[in-house]
Amino acid sequence: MPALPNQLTIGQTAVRSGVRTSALRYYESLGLITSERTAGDQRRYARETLRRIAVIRAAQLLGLTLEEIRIALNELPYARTPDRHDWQRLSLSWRGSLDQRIADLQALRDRLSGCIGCGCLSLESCALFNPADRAAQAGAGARYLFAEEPDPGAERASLRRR
Amino acid sequence: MPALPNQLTIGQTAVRSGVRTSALRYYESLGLITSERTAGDQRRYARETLRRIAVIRAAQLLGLTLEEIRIALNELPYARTPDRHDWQRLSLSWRGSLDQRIADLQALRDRLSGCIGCGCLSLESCALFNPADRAAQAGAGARYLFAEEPDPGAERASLRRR
DNA sequence: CTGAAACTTCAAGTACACTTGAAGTCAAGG
DNA sequence: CCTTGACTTCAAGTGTACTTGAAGTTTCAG
Repeated sequence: MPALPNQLTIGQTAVRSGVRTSALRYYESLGLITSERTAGDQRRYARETLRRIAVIRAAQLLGLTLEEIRIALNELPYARTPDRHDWQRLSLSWRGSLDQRIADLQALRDRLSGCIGCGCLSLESCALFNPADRAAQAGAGARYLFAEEPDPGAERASLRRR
Repeated sequence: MPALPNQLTIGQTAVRSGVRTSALRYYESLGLITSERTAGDQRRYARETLRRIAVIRAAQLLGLTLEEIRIALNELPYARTPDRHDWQRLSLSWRGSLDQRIADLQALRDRLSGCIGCGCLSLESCALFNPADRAAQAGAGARYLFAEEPDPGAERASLRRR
């Protein structure tokens, strides 16, 4: 067993990153990571790939899809090892969306708290069901719960990140 | 067109709830809502179903799966129209998990903020990669990113709600 | 050199939450 | 009564992120 030099097998990479080999192959098929091959066609990952995988998992926790992550990573300098400023830029942009998601959830919690107070969950008056108090004024009939507009298709786009 | 009495067609229900008819049929197939049928076998939803659908959508925003929601709704009093205390109990329990999710995200943001400060994203020292600073001390090799334990299968269970 | 563990590809399966399409039936205004 | 829009069922498809299995190959400690 080579003492984990610069080239890691997929199994070693899996153990050290906490990601299954099947997921690593999947990431590679999507272009999120790359590998070199041995004469026998087995993958060898560079040590740096561990950091890249960690970034991928972090970004997933932030709610990004693998495609979004791929795009973000592709914006990192090509052929140059990303430096601290590159990571900073990435982290900053991701923190923005994280802040947004937290704010969304807090707003949701506040509405829910209001409902606990009144115990109502009534369609007519409950703040949870009448998000911005705008629909309550505007609508002749339909309530669209939390959606801002009745556009089918965009309807699940707002808070879709868990 | 009957002036929206106590019985709503699936189309009327869809418009008023902001949920597609296909989704309503799907919910019904899962036992989340129920309907009566006309002589011609068309669905007729009780007005109350609108509130139930709103609760379902709210719960989805909280990150519950439809199965979890079904279970929660089934714990509501059977055959009796749920009163304000029933809703309160439900809301309270949901707020708990919402609080937890917000806390998780804030912790994640704090780690990310730390990384922005240091700009490192280094596997060796970065707080984002060494969640509790426990793995850093304990581990001989592997880092498990945010997972508390290397148990494959439970590995995506902690923060999986978006 | 050998045998077991680790690796390879590719197709198909899983889970969730729906949507779409086909083929046909029902309800109701004119 | 007729037409049109809304409804019916059921099977299959969508998208995301993987996992599993089959069948075969490579690597390396002993």
